[in-house]
Amino acid sequence: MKQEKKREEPGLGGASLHGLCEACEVRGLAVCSGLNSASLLKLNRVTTQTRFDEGQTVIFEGDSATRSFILKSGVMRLSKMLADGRRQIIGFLFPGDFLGLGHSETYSYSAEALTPVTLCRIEQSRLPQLFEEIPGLEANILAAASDEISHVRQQLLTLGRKTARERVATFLVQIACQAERHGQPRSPLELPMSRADIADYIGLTVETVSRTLSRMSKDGIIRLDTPHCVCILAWERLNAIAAGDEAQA
Amino acid sequence: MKQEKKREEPGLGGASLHGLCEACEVRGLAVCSGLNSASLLKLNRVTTQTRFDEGQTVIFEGDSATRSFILKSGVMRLSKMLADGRRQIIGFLFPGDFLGLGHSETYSYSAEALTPVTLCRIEQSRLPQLFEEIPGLEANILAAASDEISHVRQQLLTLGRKTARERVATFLVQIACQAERHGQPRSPLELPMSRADIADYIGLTVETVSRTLSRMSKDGIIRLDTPHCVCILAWERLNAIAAGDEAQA
DNA sequence: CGCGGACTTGACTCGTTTCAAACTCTGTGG
DNA sequence: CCACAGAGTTTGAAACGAGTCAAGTCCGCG
Repeated sequence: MKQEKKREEPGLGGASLHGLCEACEVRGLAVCSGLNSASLLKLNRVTTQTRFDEGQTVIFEGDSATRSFILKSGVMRLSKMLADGRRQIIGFLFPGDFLGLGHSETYSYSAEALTPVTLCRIEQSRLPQLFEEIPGLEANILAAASDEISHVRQQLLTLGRKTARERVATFLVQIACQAERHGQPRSPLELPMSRADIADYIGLTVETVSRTLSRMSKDGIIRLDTPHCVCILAWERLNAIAAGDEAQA
Repeated sequence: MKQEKKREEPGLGGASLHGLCEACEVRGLAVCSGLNSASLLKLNRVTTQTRFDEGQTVIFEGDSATRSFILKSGVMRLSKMLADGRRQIIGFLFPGDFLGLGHSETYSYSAEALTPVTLCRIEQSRLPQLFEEIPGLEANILAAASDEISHVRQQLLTLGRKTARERVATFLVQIACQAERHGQPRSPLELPMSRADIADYIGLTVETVSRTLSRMSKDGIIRLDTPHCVCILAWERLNAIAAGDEAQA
């Protein structure tokens, strides 16, 4: 139903130009952080660097699950679909994030590139042996899994119990914190995803997201410079709304 | 805000009556499955058997996180609260389930006993060493974490994109499958939780849950023998509704 | 027997969705 | 250089599904 071409550039395969783990741009952020040089060399031998264009699908929901990835650059979205086309985005991936948790035989979600992305690929079948050879790797992945669990549970609270205004505020706070973690300012905030993606992430419609952002803008909480660039004018207030703590006027 | 007494019966502590891992009733189900005798003995030394009455809180959201548990018998609910009292139940725990994923410094949710429960307790601080000493334990916990991630993501789809009818159907299917996994029939289905718990789990109100169950009963999909005992009369149809595949009449 | 809590049912309200149209970019081709 | 097309976004009006408020029922239990 989506475009199927899954081009991988062979020129970037193996231990080429940026394929060296030692020199990896997300070393401090990803599940390979904290590993020693010997471990990184071992890892280097079993990983492949790949690249996808904006809009391409890296993982198809329902395909048999054979690979995991680490996102090195760009932004991705993970989503699940119902038969009639209703879509739920279960998360966005940013550089350093691990893509490969929460599935067994088949992938239980799709993963698409929101921007051009570079990925570090590893065959799942190699993981058990790597866990033995590389001390700390399994623990890092477990830690990543634990983080993911608490994040998704937080999202359950958002989807199950928050109003549209609270959901949008929660989303903005999340993206802002994400930017901050990556050393960027949280105020002129870049939103790499469309309104439709935002809507499908927080369980609303495009129209409601748009209306809610407009109203927040009128309220002086944010300023919409362009549809994809938001200035947060009242951080504390935004947080209060996200937490459900606003004495709504 | 809830009752605070956290009674633990000293009579069940340590390696007493049912404290032996070898003889544990959930050995095949829990994260300790597949471990050898030597490992079980090691585990035995660092675990404590505890018991809580119905309604008691085992873990308080916000408390500093020092312990993990394995649920040996009974049913629990995990929940998160907003400041104004809105509640989201993020999951129910059944025998064999691991309680201790998805938190770091502090517990990010509360855990309460829905029925009298028995638990196997372990200090989190011991886990790193245990992972070294007991081969397979960390992998089992990672597998449990992975299962939890995919379950919670499934729940995101339910909360974000399904109608009330679909949510209730999804819930019933989940509980039925849960019963099946524990060797019970899935049709005369025991619901150990209240309507309020169901509502807070699937993001609805008590009234909507009640109305929806009534309507399903009228439609001949289920029969409500008592409020807590449901017969599933049309399993395929229930599944179709849960999947969003019903050409609703 | 009567109280209280859990559940069910009904009538009405309201927030979000739906449907529809207008606006705003950005890229393209005349 | 500007008109145009198309996708994404915003805005408006109306419809609807779930929430709210309020009764009423069904139990179990003191």
